[in-house]
Amino acid sequence: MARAGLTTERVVRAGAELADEAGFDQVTVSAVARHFGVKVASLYSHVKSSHDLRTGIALLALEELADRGDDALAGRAGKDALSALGNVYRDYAREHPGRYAAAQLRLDPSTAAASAGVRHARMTRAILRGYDLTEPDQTHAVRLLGSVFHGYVTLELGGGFDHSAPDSQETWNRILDSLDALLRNWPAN
Amino acid sequence: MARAGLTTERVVRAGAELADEAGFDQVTVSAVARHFGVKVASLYSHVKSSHDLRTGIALLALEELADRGDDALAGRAGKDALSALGNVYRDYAREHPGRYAAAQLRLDPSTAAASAGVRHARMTRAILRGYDLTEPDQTHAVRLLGSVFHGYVTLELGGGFDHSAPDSQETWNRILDSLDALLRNWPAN
DNA sequence: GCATTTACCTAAAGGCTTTAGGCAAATCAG
DNA sequence: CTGATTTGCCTAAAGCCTTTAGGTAAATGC
Repeated sequence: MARAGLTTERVVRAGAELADEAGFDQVTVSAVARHFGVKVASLYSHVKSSHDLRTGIALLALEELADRGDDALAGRAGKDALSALGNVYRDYAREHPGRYAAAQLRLDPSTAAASAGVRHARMTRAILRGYDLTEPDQTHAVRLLGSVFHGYVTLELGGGFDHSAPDSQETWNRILDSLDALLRNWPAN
Repeated sequence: MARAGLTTERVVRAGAELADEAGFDQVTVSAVARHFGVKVASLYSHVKSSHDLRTGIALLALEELADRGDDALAGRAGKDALSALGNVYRDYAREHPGRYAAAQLRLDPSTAAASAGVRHARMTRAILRGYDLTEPDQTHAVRLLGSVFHGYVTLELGGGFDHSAPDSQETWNRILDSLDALLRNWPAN
C-alpha cells in the first residue's frame, strides 16, 4: 500500500487550509485524515492530539503574520508604519480567517514564549519609535494599538460592519488617522 | 421517579454558569445533563441542539450586558457615559468570561436582529450624543469604540496584559481618557 | 378518577479522540 | 543485493458527545 508521505508540517498546513475554508472550530484530526485519504489513527504519529494540531496552526499563523509584519515595516516609520502593520493584520484576517482565529488561541506560557508572539510585541514597539513616547506610555500605547487592531479585525470578520454605510474601508482609514493623531499628540498624563 | 423541573430557561442558565466556570467551549449538552443529574436525551426537549444551547447562552449574555449598559448610562453623558459603558463590558467579561465569550458567537442574521445586539448599537450611539459628531463620523466612532472595548477586553481576558508593568487598570484609564479626547476633538475629515 | 399532556427514560446509531498492537514499505548494513 | 531495522500507516477497541425514536410515569385538567 503506497504511503501518503505525511509529516507534522504537512498535517498542520492542511489543518490551516481547512480552518480557512471551513472555520477553525471545524478543524479536527478526523477531517485532516480524510483530506489525506488516511485513517485517523495514522495522524497521531505526527500530531500528539487534537489540541496539539490546533496549537500547531496557531504557531504557523503567528509566524506568517510576523513575517508579513517584518516585511511591511521595513523602511517605514511613523504613520506609514502604523498603517502598514494595521493592514497586515487586517489583510491576513481577511485572506486567512481560520488561521487568524487560530492565532487567538490561548497558548500555555512556555509555548507562547517560544512562539512568534514575541515578534509581534516587538513590531508594535518598533512603530512607536516614530512617535515620542517613553515608558510607561509606550506600553499603554502598545496595548491600545493591539486592542484596536485586534478588535476591529475581529468585528469586521464577524460581519459586524456589513450592510451599513459607510463602508468598512473608510472607517478603517479614519481609525488609522485617529491613532496617528493620538500618538503624535499623546496626552501628557 | 421525581422530576428535575427543567425548563429551557434553567438549562440555558446552567449552561451559562458552566461556561463561566469551565470555558464556553466546554459547554456541552452532556455536561449540562450531568449537572442536573438527568439523562442527556432529556435535555433535547428543552433545547433543539448543542448549537441551540450555545445560542441561548449568547442571547442571555447579550441581554444581561445590555441591561447593565442601560443602567450604567442612565443619567450620564460625555466622558462619564463613555467610561461607564466601557466598564460595563470590561467588568462583565471579568465576572463572566464564559458568557462574554458566548456573546461573541456569530448569530445568523434573523437571530441577531431579534437579539439584544441592537440595544448595544443604540447604547454606543447614545454616548456619542455627548460629543459633536454627525453622520458618517458617528458611525466611524461607533465602530472605533466597539473595536477598542472589544479588543481590549478580549486581550486582557486572554492574559495578554498579565505579568508586565504597568498594570492593566492604568492602561484602561489612559485609553478611556484618550478616547474621550479623540471624540471631543474629532478630526474634521 | 380518568384522560391527556408533559417530563424524563432506554435504546441505538454515528462521529471524534486516543491508545495499543500489527504488518509492510522504506532505509540502511554488510 | 539481501537481511535487519526503522518508520508509516493500518485494524481494533474504548470512551465520550450528539441526536433521534419510541416508551413509561408523573403532573395536569376535566
